[in-house]
Amino acid sequence: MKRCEPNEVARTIIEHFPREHHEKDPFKVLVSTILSQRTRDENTELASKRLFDRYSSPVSIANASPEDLYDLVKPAGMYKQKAGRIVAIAKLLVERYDNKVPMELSELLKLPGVGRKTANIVLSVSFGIPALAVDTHVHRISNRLGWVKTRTPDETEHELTKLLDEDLWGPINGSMVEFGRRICKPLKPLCGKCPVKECCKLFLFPETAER
DNA sequence: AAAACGGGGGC
DNA sequence: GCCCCAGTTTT
Repeated sequence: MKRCEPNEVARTIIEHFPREHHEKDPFKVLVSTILSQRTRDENTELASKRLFDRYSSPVSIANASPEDLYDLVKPAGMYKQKAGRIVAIAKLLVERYDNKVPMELSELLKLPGVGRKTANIVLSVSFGIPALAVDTHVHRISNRLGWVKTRTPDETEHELTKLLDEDLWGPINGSMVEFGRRICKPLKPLCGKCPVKECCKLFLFPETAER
């Protein structure tokens, strides 16, 4: 790596930690993303699989009650909340959105349980629209690298849209999660294995760097 | 700004 | 046993 320009560092991270989404169906992406909120992916994959095996369309979930979903989504945690929101979303899609997940951020945000992170994941994964999903990983790593000095994910999102090329917004989402889970961990980051450590403020200046 | 929701896995 | 996890909503 010749320079430590953010776009170049981001491309290196994306190359080392690819994360392709095989599932692109908007409804399934939306539901599985809600299930994965504050929960590791490994725990939610089985829940998503079993849920879609039993209820494959918005209509079928709209006709169910939250209690019907409890046992299916329980491994994802916060299951009462998530089951209630998934059923409520399905009903909304059927009643007001012609049975389809909307493609506009403003409309997605009206759905219960859908905030900026979830909405932007759906936009980028299902619709191919450039969108940054700034979760705890993206927030933490961006600050460690020295790309931003922010205190909230929303601030980080605003800064990153100015810092990173649009074509990186989608790919960086998943790659940062993988990178953050395997190397740039919250507590004890494995800086020795990090492919971009020579561009990282935390590695170069551990005393002064932000957490 | 803080609490609440929550089962599963790492250490 | 304790802490964290592709957050969001409510108090």
